[in-house]
Amino acid sequence: MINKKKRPTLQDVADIVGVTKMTVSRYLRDPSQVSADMQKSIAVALEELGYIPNRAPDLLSHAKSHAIGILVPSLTNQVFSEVIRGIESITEAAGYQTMLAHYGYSLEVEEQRISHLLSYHVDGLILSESHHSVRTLKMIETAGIPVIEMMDVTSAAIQQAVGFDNIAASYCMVSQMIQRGYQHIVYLGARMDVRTQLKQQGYEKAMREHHLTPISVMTEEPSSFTLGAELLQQTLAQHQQTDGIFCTNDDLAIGAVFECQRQGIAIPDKMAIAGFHGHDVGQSMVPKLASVITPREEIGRVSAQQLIGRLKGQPIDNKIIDLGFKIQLGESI
Amino acid sequence: MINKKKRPTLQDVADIVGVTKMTVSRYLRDPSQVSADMQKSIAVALEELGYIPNRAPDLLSHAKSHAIGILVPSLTNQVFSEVIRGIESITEAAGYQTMLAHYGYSLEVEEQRISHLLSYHVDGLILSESHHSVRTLKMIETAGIPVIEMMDVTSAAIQQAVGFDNIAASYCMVSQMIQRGYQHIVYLGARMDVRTQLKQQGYEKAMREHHLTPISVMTEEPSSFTLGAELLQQTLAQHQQTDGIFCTNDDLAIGAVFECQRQGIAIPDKMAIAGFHGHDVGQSMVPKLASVITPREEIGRVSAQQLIGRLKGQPIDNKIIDLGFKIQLGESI
DNA sequence: TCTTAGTACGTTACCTGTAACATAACAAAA
DNA sequence: TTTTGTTATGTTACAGGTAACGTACTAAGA
Repeated sequence: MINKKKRPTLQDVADIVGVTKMTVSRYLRDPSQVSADMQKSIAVALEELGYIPNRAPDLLSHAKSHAIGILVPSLTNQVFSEVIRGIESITEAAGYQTMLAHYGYSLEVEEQRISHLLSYHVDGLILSESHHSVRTLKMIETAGIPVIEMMDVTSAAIQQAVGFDNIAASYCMVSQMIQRGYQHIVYLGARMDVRTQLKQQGYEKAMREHHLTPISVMTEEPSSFTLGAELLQQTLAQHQQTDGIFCTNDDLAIGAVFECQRQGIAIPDKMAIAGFHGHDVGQSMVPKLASVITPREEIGRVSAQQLIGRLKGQPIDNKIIDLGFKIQLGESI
Repeated sequence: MINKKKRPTLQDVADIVGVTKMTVSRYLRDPSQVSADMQKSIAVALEELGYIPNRAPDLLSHAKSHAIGILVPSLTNQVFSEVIRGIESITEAAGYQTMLAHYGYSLEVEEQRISHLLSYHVDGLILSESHHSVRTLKMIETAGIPVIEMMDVTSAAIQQAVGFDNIAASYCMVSQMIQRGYQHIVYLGARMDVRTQLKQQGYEKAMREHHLTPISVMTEEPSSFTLGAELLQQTLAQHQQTDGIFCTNDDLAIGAVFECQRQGIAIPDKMAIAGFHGHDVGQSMVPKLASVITPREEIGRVSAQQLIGRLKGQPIDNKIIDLGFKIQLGESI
């Protein structure tokens, strides 16, 4: 089953054709560099042997890898699938390979993943977090490659940040809810990462400015629809007056909507519910979910554009790039 | 901003400590191989320089990379996030790195991604498809590494397949719907990949066995909740009698449920709706979605276990591993 | 005192593709 | 004819960590 003889090298291909490996190497990098006859002979030999390119010598000789590393906290979180789509729409066109890794919201795992990506000599890195371990920062420094941090623009960037203002976004949405007359709005949060906390800050700011008491119901568990339902139950048990829910993401919000439907709580008459990011589910459901619409794919695109620009030698024109957000009120407020 | 001096090598570290790079190399592979004093000196120097490991020489010398490649068609599709979680729960514990790539359901992109992964000398590959390009098959052959194909077990495997029977699963679910008295069941499919077609086969088999006419409403567009709503509209316009919908996945099914809610069509009295995979959204929504529950995380776990077992020299005990499925009727049938 | 064993470290060779340079053959221009 | 340019290919050196082997030194045993 498994082929014991080692994989063919350029020399093997060259031997078949009867030239030196240099000629084959040239063909692989740009076929027009060898004569037309030679092109045919080499193509045949490559096909025959099933030659697989070998990146190792490139890496040894400090060549550009034409690969960039992407780090996201989670693949389950739909947000990052869309960010990745944005990134790859640009890298693909520019001829860059992407190396994708995820770290489950853990700084130590992030550090390990970054070490792994750097050991393969990626030309640049796109991170999703604005907070990193000391060793991570040190490695990024010695790697000497361009790095972009996505998602949030409220913290200081290592080199460059692309995203939106999580605090302002939450503040805006909660303010809108208050203006619509809701008084007892509770914040639901899961998996306490940096952005969950930033959103909480925006929420509390809006509540305090209107002399309302902020109440947060949080858990360390990873976010899910089911969890949204559970957190709503918990909230209603502890805070009977609750007439509004602002969630750290759409999953929790939708789970809360479902729970209201089960309990016969009218939305938005008896309960307002708002989510974050504006995913397809929420926008297609009944009632249409209120949500902060964030430019996820654009964040990916702009990040990739900036990184590739810098790889081509352009200077950093804008250290912090804020792509904004929109408030979608839907039918759940 | 960007560090122009090249990244430190083992030699640089060795120079600081005043030993040869071999000593540092030994320390990195197993600190106990050098004296206690030396351990301290080397640790300090490594930290000071921010040394980043370099995989290139390993790759050159045919060493095991301790990395395995994972190929999934899509990251947007929740199914594969869960499969990946299953894989990594095993690889993590076994000390293997994973290199993740996706190919948007395109055979050519898959080929390119596999070439890229193989060029980094991954020790094994986990694929999600049972159908590949000729060059893909050739490369896998010459790479001489263990390969596992996930998800479906109805086609012939290159080496080994782990999954369930898509045709049987669809057949079961549709048969149940028919038994419950639904007669005019339509199949909704998006993004025509292999599995969409297998499910259609199962659907048609069940319909024909009960002397009912199979009707499929399909599109090349990628699946989404909104698309589910659109396809339902289209179905109702073309086939007024429709009293049941069987969808290739939960997203479409949920979109269809939402559309029924908007149009005031009672579920399950006037319309039965069933999805595929049993995701959290569907299970937490009102009404609870009927769905084929598939062992997604288990598929990942078993695939990784088999692969790592083979990397350790174990023979293939079972070429086809069928992990089965369950029918969840929920409240939408 | 002389082995012997063990420890700690050094030396050498190797893995494979490519940049940089060299060369050969021929064509075109002077 | 000579020079110059062009094209197609060959030659050499190099990248960095590690296996395999070699060596120097120390300590214990005879």
